[in-house]
Amino acid sequence: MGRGKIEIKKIENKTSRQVTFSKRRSGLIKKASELSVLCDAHIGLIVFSTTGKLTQYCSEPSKMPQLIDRYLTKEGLQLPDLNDDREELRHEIEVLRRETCKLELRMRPYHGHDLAYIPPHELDGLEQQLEHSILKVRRRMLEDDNNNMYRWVSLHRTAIEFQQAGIETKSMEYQQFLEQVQYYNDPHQQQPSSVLQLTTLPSEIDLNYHLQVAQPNLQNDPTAKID
Amino acid sequence: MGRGKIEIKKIENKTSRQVTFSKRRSGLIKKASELSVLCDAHIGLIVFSTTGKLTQYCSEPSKMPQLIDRYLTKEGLQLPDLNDDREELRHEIEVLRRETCKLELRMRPYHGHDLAYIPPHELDGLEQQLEHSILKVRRRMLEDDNNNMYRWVSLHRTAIEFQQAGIETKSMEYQQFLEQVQYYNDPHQQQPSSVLQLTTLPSEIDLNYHLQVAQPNLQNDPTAKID
DNA sequence: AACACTATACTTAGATC
DNA sequence: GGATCTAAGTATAGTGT
Repeated sequence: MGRGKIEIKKIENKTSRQVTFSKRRSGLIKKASELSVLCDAHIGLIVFSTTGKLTQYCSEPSKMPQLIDRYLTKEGLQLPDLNDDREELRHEIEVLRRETCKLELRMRPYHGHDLAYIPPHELDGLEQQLEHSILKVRRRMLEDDNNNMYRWVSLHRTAIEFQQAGIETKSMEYQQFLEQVQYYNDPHQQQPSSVLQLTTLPSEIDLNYHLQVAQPNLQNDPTAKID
Repeated sequence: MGRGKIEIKKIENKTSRQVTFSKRRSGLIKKASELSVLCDAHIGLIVFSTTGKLTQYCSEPSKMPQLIDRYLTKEGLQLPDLNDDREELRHEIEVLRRETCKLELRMRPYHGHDLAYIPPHELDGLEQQLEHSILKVRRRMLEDDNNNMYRWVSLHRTAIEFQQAGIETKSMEYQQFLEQVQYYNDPHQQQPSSVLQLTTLPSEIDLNYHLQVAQPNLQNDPTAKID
């Protein structure tokens, strides 16, 4: 197909190669175009030269992306993955949004909001839940106080022993401690109007109880510091 | 290029077209292949027949996707949009997850969980919050009872008037109503062990109070039905 | 480097199996 | 539908400008 037969292998002469590339490339595009017209085919042709220059042909001008899309879809390499993934992500966002919203709504009764929208038969449960929680909170407060006193006593055991032996001390902390103990033992505080409504207040500091119940807290509670 | 010259336009004869398609398609691929070898070019060829059948050729076998990727990138049509979008979606999910998690954690103290991890100085606030909520719940319960009684009274006003005039009635509902009223007035119930711990219980049904306080509820509360 | 020429190699339309 | 044949038509290697 020319003055002489040529072997099909890379043309080493650079200019010759460039010329052949140019000629055969147009030939190729012409053939592609003829095929698409004669046989009503959809054809896409992408050619990168050695130097990286791009030449493209598409039987339907400027619809190469659509052709590629069709190709990728047919080959199962496609965006359906991407698209599906995005749909899943969107769905997950939808679910999370609803969950967040529901959580916020569920929180409101505990702040005393929206009670009008709670069906009457659920009020009993809510009340009991709140009562249970408040008892737990008070128990925790008691444990905290207990811890604090334990720590104070540990630190000031000597001072207390002096005190028990009739020796006066002026420590401010010790005065505060005495007031605390007094507070817990005050009979007028038995039906408190505000803070501690506990009926099981220890009338004196029981170190055994403390060691069994409150001490483990010291290890677990990250907010508890030993000064 | 054959026994006779042909015009380049769609071949109407179906079999003839199919034959020509097959022949020219292999010719096209051969030419593409020769071009890629002779000139060291990267070539991709996509052919869809009229019937939708796909034939592809790529100078580097089974690297068509990479070639397409290179093409799309060079043309600036590429996926970065898609990828970016997905990253945003993922980020949104991350944020929502954290929010949900935080909400769940904030809910726990109200259920009496995780109290050990609440700093002691926040316990007072939590306790007051819970007390406030419980008071609101109880007020709501009272309003419900009040509503119910009001509705009952409205329905049975005639029966009550008969009753007040000394006329006997056997209505079951009326008996139940009497029991309810008795419950609220029973002095032994002043310090109830379970449900209603209110100190402001009305000793008799006050329709004025009802109309001012509880009645608005009837309009707002979707769960309140007037039979 | 881009075009023109042309001998010759290659492709293929149509026919036949 | 595919394989083979072959005349006719086309593409292009090498050359020249």
